[in-house]
Amino acid sequence: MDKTFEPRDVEARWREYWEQNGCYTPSGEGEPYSIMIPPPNVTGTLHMGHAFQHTVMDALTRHARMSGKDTLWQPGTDHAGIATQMVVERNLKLAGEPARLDLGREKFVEKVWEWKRYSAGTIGGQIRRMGSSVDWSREAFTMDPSYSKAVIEHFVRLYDAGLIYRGKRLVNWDPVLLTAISDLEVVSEEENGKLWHFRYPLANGATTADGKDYIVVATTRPETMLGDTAVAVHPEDQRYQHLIGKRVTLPLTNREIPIVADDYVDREFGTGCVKITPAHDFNDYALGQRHGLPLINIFTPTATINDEAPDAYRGLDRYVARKQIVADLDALGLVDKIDDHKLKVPRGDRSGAVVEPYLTDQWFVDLTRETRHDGQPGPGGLAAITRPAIDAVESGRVRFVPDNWKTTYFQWLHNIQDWCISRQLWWGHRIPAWFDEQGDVYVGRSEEEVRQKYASRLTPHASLKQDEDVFDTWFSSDIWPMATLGWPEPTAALKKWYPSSVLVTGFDIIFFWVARMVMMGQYFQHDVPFREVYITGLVRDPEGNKMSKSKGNVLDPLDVVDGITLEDLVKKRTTGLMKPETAPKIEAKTRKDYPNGIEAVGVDALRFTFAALATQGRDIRFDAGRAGGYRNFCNKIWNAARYVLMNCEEQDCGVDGTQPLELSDADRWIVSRLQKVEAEAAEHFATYRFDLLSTALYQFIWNEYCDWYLELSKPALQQGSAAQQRGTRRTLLRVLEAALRLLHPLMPFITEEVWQRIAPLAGVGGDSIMSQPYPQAEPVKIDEAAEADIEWLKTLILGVRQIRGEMNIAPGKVLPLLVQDASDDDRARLARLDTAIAFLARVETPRVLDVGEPAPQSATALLGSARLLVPMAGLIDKDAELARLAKQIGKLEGDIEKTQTRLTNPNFGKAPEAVQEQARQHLAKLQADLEILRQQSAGIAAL
RNA sequence: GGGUGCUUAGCUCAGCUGGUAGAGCGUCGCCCUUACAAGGCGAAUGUCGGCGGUUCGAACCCGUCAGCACCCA
Repeated sequence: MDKTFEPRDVEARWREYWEQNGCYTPSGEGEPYSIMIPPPNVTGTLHMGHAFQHTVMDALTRHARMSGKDTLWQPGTDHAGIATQMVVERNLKLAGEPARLDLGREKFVEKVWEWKRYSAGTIGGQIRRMGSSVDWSREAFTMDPSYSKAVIEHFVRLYDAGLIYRGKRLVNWDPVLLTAISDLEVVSEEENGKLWHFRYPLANGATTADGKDYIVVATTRPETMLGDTAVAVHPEDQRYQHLIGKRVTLPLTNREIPIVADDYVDREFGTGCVKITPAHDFNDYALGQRHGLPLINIFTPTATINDEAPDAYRGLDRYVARKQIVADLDALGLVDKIDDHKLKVPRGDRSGAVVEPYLTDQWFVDLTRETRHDGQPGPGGLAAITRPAIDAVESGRVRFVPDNWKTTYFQWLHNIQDWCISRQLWWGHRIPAWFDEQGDVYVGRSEEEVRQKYASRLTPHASLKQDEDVFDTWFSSDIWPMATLGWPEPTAALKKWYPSSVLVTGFDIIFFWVARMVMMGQYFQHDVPFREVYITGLVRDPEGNKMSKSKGNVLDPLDVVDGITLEDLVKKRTTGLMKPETAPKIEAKTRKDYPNGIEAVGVDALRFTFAALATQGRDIRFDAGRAGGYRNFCNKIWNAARYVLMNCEEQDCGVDGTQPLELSDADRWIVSRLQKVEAEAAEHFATYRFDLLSTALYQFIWNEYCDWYLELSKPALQQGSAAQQRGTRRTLLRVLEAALRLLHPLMPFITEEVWQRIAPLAGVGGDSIMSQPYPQAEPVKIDEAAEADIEWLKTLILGVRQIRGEMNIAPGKVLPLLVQDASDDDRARLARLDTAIAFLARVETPRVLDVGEPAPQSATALLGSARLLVPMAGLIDKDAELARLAKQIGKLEGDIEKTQTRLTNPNFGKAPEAVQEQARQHLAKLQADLEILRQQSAGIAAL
């Protein structure tokens, strides 16, 4: 074996072996366990967040597989309508090719398919490199023929059940992408704007209370005034009560519109008079419905002014029109004042364009009605879809981990709106709805089916035209756990792996996806889509910012695996930017965050880092230094294995059980410790605490197995009897072999590589560590006596080391050691562990002082009630030892004071007796220790 | 406006049902000791955001204030 662990070729070898030998496919035996991958978008490459979640899923998958379950982790990708369409459009532009509209639908969609093949290939490659043990034979894509069929099917069934309707409603309209988007795809942020106050003249000679012939309305969007159909005031507002029912003349259009009363109006805001534009504002729309106001749409789809408006404004962009309108009103003397104002501006999350509330025909899933929207008998969406989704979590059939996230889930579902599922895009599942020449709509799985189904209403040769629109991607992916298993067919796979065991995803898509899968699973399968939802944090950059391409702070997980120079990283982050002018800023930040680039750590170390960072918080700052630390951990494991192999290969390791074999205290200690770690690991898997799992394993392997057990094995192997050597070799091998299996779900590659060499020596057969059982604690192997012995031994050795370290005595120098006030136990242990003591403490055989025997002046360390003495003659500087003792005395004095305050508190008597007793004993021990150290100090000072 | 989190060692974070604070990285000494210098051995470091309360006892429970973050409207 090489002296250092070189991950690259090890990884390549095993991932090929595993995949080709079917290690990733379900065994067909045992209790089913399944995870459906949250399908990454085919827009590009996987980022750190994916790598993180895939690490978690793979750990769960490998653990389940090793635990004997019939385990399926199913991969796949999502077509991601808008996002992918945008990427392809941008690529066409960069390549100087014809734009989407010039290509036409069919050719453009072909281009998207080309891109999809490329992107899915990249993603698949990344998943493979990370060692993710997905069953590639079941790979799915949301636009696969069978999946598409399922999407259509679920739409038609919902429609036939009266749970989907088509309607003219205000939707969030993206005037750049020219499509409706859902509420969730709109991001509102506070921006600086203005609040314009306009005078609307009162009609028919009415006047305000203070005699003015106009009222003042305030607006943040002057251009919408062209579509105003009312002015609203609060019904109890004294200032305007007499004007309710009167009319104003809308300037520039000269329409007369009513003044209505509605308690939606905030009397404190602006003047208390609100202009109402029902066709261009959600609140105004609702108000308009209440008051039966007409809707006047004044925009074209690209948000220019349409022909409903006066000639002067037609064809103007909304912001040009705004300027013009303000200028014109000003010329008429109708601008009262203009204030600076902060307002929430809604923008499309993909395009960044200001979204326009816009009146269009769209398809909606009913999620809010008790009964069917069409008046037919049967439940509406609230009863049929929303409530069962709430119940699934309330009843505990779906469990969130951490539990708190259910609050977020409930909050959304309790305030839910109907879901607009149509998108004016070309990339996606085309809506299976056909229009006849009268504009009547017919829904079915195909045109033929529609003609059959609606034969009574359609003449045989009526011309039918399919809806041009496609579904919202989330409406396609809400059946992911079912459709990828074959739904609507009752396949064996569906029967076996639905519901899936757990969904691993980020909190950012609880609404988008998690809730909607629960809805559809409940509705169609009458069962939840997954039993647990493990919500991960979001991976952020070192400053805590969300990683995004536009911020230029993304990391490719493979760049952490393989390493990357600073210059390459800068180049990668600053090329192909949407806004090239941000490059200098991105470059500066990159140089600050990664001044030396990123050193290669390998897949195992990166995975282990993710596991260690998987705390219950919602932000995960990626720390490259930590990954480096875990690369060192890999190397530690590697070298421990080298040591074990060097000492066990071609040796009698006692595995066949034919030769006599003796287990030392150290052997029984490490075996005992192993049981406890195994129990911990089981607990941490059950509770999804990968952070605790990783630290437990790290501590055991490094701080117990390597730091102590391997060191203790050295004297045993050098000086022990044949039976003792066999016992030690067998323990070295068995514990390492078990530790590798414990670690395998987190670090698949190095554990496989090492296991292949260790397992045969440990007497374990099998082709791959992947198919070995996950270690389980055996309580009978817990040996508290051995643990106590080794704890005692560690105290002794640490005592000597501390003296050595602080007195600057060379590590190699063999010291004399005296033990004073040794108990019988101490004497027994000194005798039993003598070789270990001599070897690890580098001391001569310790001599126990008889009672009353005078001791030479020595440096002292405490060992229980006994004390260790290292004679100072010729070794130790008097002042140095005094200083050392003074430090320890100071510490003890502090502790004693604290404990005494506690004990002397008159109310401490109320504490449980055990606690009181513990405190008293603690104090007694501290005082005894202090006394010893004081005497010691005085003795030395007197020299 | 409603909701959810966070504030612990220089940095990133653990701390399970309340019993005198831990890890990794970093820092400071000493060591190339035959598994490992990507290492070993030793050391230093915190009024656990502020205040108040409950309790024999609070990083942990309650209240309040401050700062930060996110989600929904």
